[in-house]
Amino acid sequence: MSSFFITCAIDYANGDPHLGHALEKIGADAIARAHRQLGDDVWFLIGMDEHGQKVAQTAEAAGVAPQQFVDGVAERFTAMWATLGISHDQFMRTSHAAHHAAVTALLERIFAETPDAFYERSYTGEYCVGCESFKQAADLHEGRCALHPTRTLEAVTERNWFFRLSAYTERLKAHFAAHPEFLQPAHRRNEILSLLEQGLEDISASRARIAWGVPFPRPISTGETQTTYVWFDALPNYWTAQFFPGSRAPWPASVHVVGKDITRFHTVIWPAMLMAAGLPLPAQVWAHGFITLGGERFSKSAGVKLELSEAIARLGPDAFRYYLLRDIPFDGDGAFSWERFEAVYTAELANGLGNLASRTTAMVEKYCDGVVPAGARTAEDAADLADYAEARAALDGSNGYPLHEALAAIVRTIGRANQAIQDAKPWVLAKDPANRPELERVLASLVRQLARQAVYLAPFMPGKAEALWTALGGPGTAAATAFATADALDCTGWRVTKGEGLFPRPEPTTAP
RNA sequence: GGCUGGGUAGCUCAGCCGGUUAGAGCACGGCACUCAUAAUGCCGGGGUCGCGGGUUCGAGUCCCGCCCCAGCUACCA
Repeated sequence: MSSFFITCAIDYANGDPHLGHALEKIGADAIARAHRQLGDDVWFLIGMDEHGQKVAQTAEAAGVAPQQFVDGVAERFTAMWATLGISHDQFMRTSHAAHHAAVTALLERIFAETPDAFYERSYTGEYCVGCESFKQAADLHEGRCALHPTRTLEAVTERNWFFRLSAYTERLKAHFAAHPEFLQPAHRRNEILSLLEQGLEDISASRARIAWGVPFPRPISTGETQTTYVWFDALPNYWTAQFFPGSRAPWPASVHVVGKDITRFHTVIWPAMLMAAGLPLPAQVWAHGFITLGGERFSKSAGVKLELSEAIARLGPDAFRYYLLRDIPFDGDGAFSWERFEAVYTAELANGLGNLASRTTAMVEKYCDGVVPAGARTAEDAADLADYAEARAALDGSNGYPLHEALAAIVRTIGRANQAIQDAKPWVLAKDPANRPELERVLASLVRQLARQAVYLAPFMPGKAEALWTALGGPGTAAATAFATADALDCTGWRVTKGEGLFPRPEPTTAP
């Protein structure tokens, strides 16, 4: 049993969870669950980034202390993840004392391992008093802050700790060359490679004006103690997580699941920090895409609104998970629409899998008193196994994590089963006792197909997969059944129950 | 502006190193069936493969030019 440590990017505690946050968690959860069924010893880490100027300002605006504010945000995030069935083993928060101590330890470790990694430098930037932060040229409109156009920007100089990122350009290039799997999908790797070609600039590691954060362990030459800047506070969470009480997070991580917008931080800055600290690098970074809504991108600055709880309530959390992972390519962008959601649900879940389960269990009850007969393996079994091999290849990390391809392969097995019924016509076979062996062979094959679907869909729809497994009378749980076990499954003697439909057809309500 | 990747049926996309009548799913139309959630299966209509040149016996598939779209072009977590 090999160890598999998967992480999500920690979410910034500046607002409530939205569709963009959910996509990443759902995708990573499917990967984590799949690896449990592949036989790995999985540790799944998610959490929150709770420090920084924006959080402090938002808390102040709300009239509460920063800690109190982030406590509330964290509660809403964890409640959402519970609703969606996210199976994380650890929820880390950067405001936790264990994180503070570990960040401090990491910085000291860098000072010890690479004495010249940090140095002091004066930084002069355009400072907006309204925002209480420095502005980059790109943030300016006609020389003024876009958010506070009535105020003039001040040229402010401060001394900070800087990290010698530029010194790692060659080592990073070498790492990318030696480990082509380090960053996937491939088009993201190309972007980073071109960035490395341009050469890297040093980055600041501490800030004077930010109070809400981890104190940088060494004062600057004036004696002033500054606050650790975001790179050195947030990115290390993957490593500091192991020092939380009860954690078994094994460093290095197997894969960091992150959004394409922060690929650079995870494949350049973070690895350079680890190199400076003399620590091993994560094996892989997977950059997923974004969901758009009405043509607009979901992000923290969301002008786009979609009530997550409403979307989940519409057809249930399992259907929501399925729709997102099936219809949004996990290596690129995709659009959310209520029409597509209902179309995919109706076609593939209600009419496809749900009806397949319904007609199969009905026939086993009607023709075999509900007990699955014995039956030799069929051409459908063989064809399914080829599809499941493809599904596994999309889940085991060997080609990144194109989850939509895994689901596409599973969907093919549903179509195959429905076609097999049509071809074999069990209701005709049942009329003549002479056809009994053939009837049993067909029904046994169908139950095997459904059982495998339950097992392979468990990472994507944990609730519905279990309901299907139960309806088939499978032993234990679908989630506890390894993929390899499913491939060789024999369902003889299982007792099926038809029960209610797995995926009831949606009410013909009008979508908003 | 530069770099990268794209523009193929109403929609989402496959089409590898050029080669018979350009494919899939969804949607749409017709037929069949009744085990099933008015579900399923079969058949069918539908595309000047972004535009214009070129190479070739032959080009969505290679070359050149142009138009359009997306991503990246680092201190926002």
